[in-house]
Amino acid sequence: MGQRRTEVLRAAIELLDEVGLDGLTMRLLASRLGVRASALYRHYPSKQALLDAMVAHLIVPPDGAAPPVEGPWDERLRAVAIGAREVMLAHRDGARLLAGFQQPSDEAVAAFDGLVAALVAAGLSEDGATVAVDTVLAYVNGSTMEEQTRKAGTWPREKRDRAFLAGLELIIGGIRNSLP
Amino acid sequence: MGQRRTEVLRAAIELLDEVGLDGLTMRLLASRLGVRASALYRHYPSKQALLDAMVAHLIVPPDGAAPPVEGPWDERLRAVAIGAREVMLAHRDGARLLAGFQQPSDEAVAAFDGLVAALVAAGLSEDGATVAVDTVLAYVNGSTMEEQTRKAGTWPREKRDRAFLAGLELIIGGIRNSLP
DNA sequence: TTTCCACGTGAACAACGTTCACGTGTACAT
DNA sequence: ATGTACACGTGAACGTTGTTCACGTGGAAA
Repeated sequence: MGQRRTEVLRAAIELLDEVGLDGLTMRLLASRLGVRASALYRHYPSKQALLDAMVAHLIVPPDGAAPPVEGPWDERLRAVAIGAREVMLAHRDGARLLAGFQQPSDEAVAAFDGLVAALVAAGLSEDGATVAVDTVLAYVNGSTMEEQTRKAGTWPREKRDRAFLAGLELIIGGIRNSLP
Repeated sequence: MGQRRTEVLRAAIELLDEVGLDGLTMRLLASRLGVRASALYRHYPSKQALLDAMVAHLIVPPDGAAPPVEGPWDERLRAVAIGAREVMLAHRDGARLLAGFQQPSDEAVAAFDGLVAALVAAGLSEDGATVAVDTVLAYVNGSTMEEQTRKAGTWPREKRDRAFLAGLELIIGGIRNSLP
């Protein structure tokens, strides 16, 4: 049961890359599937539910390469930041879609807590560690959102990568600075 | 001429605070002014143009207290970051509205260049200074967006202020770290 | 008095998300 | 074989959105 449900999801993500988040309309998606818009509501109760499902599906690691749960705190932090950015950049309007909101997934919460624990183990207070991880994630979100919205077409990918990584190292250096 | 134009703008910002960005509809705005929706198009060619005008209007410093163009680089950076956050928090959905996009205003460009110059004067390379300012601004955007979207209702303002400032100091410390 | 012009009306258009009553075909149990 | 679910889809409609367009109206300037 619900074979078609995943097919709808696949088509929705495919269409997102073609027409962007604003162009992603229920009628257009339906026509891609050779179907009327009302048929989609058999599989998802609303467009928002479909968008949520897309978000949940994009979150899963594309290469099966999950960020390491062991290792030095800075490497783990870097890996999560880079991974989060890559998830957003993997699809058109990915940052906007992800920022669309929702309660964080269980895996995301686990990753967050893991990072905080790593920083606590490195000598930070619980509050300090939370602030540090929050800061990195806010940077990733803000930076990637801006990148995808404004300079996606003009700047080459390599240049954007360098700028992102440089900013990330700046923050990681600041965190290292605040260790005992 | 165009007396009514600014009145429309004022009403739009007022209505934004009442109903939020999603509730801000041309028909509702018109009804607040005792007018039909089509009349609004005498003053703004489109809703997006009206939103752009709102953004431009919110950018102007509310207290006339412009950020200092002199002083130590870290104080200037702090002042701009705090000021930008306050502009966003001053109105409902302010972060989303500001992030809505547009080309940056002349004053914003000037403030940006001024900060970069201050960091160059402190010993950073042109690229390094640009990265540093970009990083701070990305953090401000990401942090404030998240703050206003998710935890605006639950966390008290004072707590959110502390968290924001702690993250900001982390980044400023990282920048200081990268100085010769 | 005539002529602008700022301002507003009312009806319509296309597109959107969504609902609802109604049809199919396939598969499975009796 | 017959009947009964059930997954899936149709087609028409509803209410809302941004936007357009031909048409009014009142006051100030020439």
